Amino acid sequence: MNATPRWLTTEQQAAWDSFIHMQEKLIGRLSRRVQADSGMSASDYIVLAKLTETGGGRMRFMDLAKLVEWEKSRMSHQVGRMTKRGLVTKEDCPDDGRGAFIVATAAGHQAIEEAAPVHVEQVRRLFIDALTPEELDALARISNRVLAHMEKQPD
Amino acid sequence: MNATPRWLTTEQQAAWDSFIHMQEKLIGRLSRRVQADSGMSASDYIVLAKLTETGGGRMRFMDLAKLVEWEKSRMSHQVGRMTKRGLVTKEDCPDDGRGAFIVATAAGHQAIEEAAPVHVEQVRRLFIDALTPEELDALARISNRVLAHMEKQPD
DNA sequence: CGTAAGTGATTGACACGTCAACTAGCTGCC
DNA sequence: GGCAGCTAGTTGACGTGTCAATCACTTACG
Repeated sequence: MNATPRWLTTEQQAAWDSFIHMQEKLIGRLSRRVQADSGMSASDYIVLAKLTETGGGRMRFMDLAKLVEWEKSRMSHQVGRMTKRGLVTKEDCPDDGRGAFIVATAAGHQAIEEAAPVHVEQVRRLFIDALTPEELDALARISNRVLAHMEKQPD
Repeated sequence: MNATPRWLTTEQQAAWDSFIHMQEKLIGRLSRRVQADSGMSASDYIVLAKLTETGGGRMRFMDLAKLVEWEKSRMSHQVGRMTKRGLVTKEDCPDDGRGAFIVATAAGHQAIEEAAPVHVEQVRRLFIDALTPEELDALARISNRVLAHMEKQPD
């Protein structure tokens, strides 16, 4: 009858704290950098990256939302803002009266092409370069393990 | 004259993607859970946790901000909202006319005491339980390595 | 003493994310 | 055909984070 302990062990707690701390600092620095270097938000970056990479600059709204695993509402607001900034436009879908294509503008293409190498460089500098190939591999395995585990867990 | 390559290798890219994906899903699920279980936001939780843990429920504004590594502006907004919700109050600091103490109310103490075990349980369920002790240890080392590396890097 | 510089904290404007409610077009089925 | 229910996408309200400006107080130093 061993009940689950109420708290984490010292080691577990320390590991959790380190992970959270690292992840916050890393994401924070990267997104501030993208913003400063390219004038785009991190969200703009992801959307444009996936849109051009996967759809060649033109994708159905929902396909894009599923691709980046965002709620449709989030995507809708985001696309609205990006439209204002001139990065994308919307086009009606002839096959489905409800549907829409989201299309990268020339400015959008240019923005992502300029931003991508700079961003990659920051990922390398702050993250990849911190680790040996073995460590990087270990982290990838661990990440995938956590992901797989989460998928089995309810909610 | 080996220039830094413009892109990441397949393995590096895959590791980065896994890490980002895992981290987003994990943080997302945890914060939705805290919100649903306790009615507090993830930010409320952290603030109350640190405030009670470290300061016994009473801390100087800036000390708290430094502890959680937040900008003072963010903390100010957050404390304002938490005051509205009745979780904390502000008290003037007699030693320094500019300063303020932020103090957990009875409701704040109760909220964090109820939320903490539930939150820990989710961390365990979604994260700790996914990994062997060795993997957890490896992740902690890797996190600390990335943190240490980032501190040496400018900006 | 007095004032310039620094520190503690607030504020306002704006970008972003979430949730729930809503509109509009499509699909299945009688 | 017609309507029930599903899917695509929008909207508005609200909570949150960031940045820059501001205010009030304290400290250093001449």
